[in-house]
Amino acid sequence: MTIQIYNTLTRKKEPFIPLEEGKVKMYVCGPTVYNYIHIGNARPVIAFDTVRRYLEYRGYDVTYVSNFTDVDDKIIKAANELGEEVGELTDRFIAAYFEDVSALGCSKADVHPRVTDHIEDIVQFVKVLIDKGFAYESQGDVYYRTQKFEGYGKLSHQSTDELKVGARIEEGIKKENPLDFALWKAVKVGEISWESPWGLGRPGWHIECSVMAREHLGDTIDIHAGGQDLTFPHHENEIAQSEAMTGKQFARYWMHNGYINIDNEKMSKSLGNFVLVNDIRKQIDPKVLRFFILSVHYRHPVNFSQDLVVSAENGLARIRTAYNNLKHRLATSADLGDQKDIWNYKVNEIKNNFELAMDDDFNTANAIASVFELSKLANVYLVEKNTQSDVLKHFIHTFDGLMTVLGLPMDEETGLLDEDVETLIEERITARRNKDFKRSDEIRDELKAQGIILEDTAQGMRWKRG
RNA sequence: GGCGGCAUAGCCAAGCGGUAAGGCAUGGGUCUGCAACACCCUUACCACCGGUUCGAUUCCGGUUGCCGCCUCCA
Repeated sequence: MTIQIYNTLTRKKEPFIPLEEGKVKMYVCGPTVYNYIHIGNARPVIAFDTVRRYLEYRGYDVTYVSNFTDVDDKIIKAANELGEEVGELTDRFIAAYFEDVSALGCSKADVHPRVTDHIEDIVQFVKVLIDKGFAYESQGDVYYRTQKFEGYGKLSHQSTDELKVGARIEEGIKKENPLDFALWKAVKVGEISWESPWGLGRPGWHIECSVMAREHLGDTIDIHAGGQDLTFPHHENEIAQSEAMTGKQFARYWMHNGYINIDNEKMSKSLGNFVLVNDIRKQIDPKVLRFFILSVHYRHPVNFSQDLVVSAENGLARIRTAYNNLKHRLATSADLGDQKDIWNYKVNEIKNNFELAMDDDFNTANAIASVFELSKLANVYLVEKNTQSDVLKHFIHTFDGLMTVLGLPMDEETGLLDEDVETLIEERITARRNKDFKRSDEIRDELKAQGIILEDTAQGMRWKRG
């Protein structure tokens, strides 16, 4: 079955057919780097990292580009307030971004272009738009002439008349039409700026993505993604710019993720109700956060609260425990060569359901349900007295594959125990053998206080950190 | 005002024409020296009112409530 993607452009799920067979060009709008990212910013990074992983799992060669907006009003303001150079500030938060996002299990993009590295390309692009009549200079600014672009509004499904009602009117004097937006902004006193045919200035916000997407992926890209709030005006404007430039379709599939809410309200930097990834990941296992976010379909809102995260934590622990129990059992199992087909068949069936879920517009909620079913099946299998190494390995291999798609690779309980802990464990084993349960329980409690949980199983004792 | 989304068990969340996946939590049982892990059992008049249909949680119309975009924003 082909992958179905909900395309904002058509408001329908469509079969995913990349422009070039086997290859996917993907562009995801990245952050404006003037602060640490909050978990709302992290959602698209996680969601589309997962999309990318699944496409790769399905054999596609994905080229993934995600930009940094490293010059803009908010950055300039923040730099001024902190008495820092714009470049220093953005370097700092880009580094922080990579740390945060990698903790959340997101791979780096193939390219992370920065606006300030593309000023010359942007100037050239704007020049052409002016030449083509799609843009005009006005008092050192350059604006996009939205009236001239026939498809304006096609992504947000609004007619220009409807949009006009809500359009902001300040700066209206400089614009021919309130819907027009800035491609180039004339410098204000003390601001960072670059030379251009229209004098000193800097790029507008929307132009960067058109330019960098084209620069790194070409005229037409397969998937363009970002948060729901970017649909209008940002993505709408990108389409206007790029398609006016090339005369070709800019992006074939537009994907937009839903928000993360706090108390049922959008989390945003401007509302001030945000939770920084940098803070929260020190309190909560970042993988739990990822798991939590993926437990809801990417287009639906996620409500964030401590209770819900705890519930996600318990859920993920169930999966991890099942996996670790499989590994533990492997040590005492051999290949018996019988009955394995039934179990392998069931495992494959679950894997298949996982793929069907992901095929259906990356339904990670259902995909995770499949992983829970796999955990259940594994646990049921582990109840059997005689387990076979082949079956266990098939379970483990399947877990590894599916969890890698979700960006939640299973890590084993590794690391060695301290010598004195080892000694205590030895002592406990002897105590239990002698039915000295008092001493045995003492040791178990003592180690538990140190964060080491001992479990006695039919296949011997095992420990885990908890 | 325009465009759009959502309303499913105590909580979270899939499903979207054939009387409801999964998870968390709760209660009861089994396993265990006791635990832990695990297993079994247990819980839904799918917001409301109409309509279409043999049949609707699922489609259509309406009502109510919540949320978002239209302004920087993931």
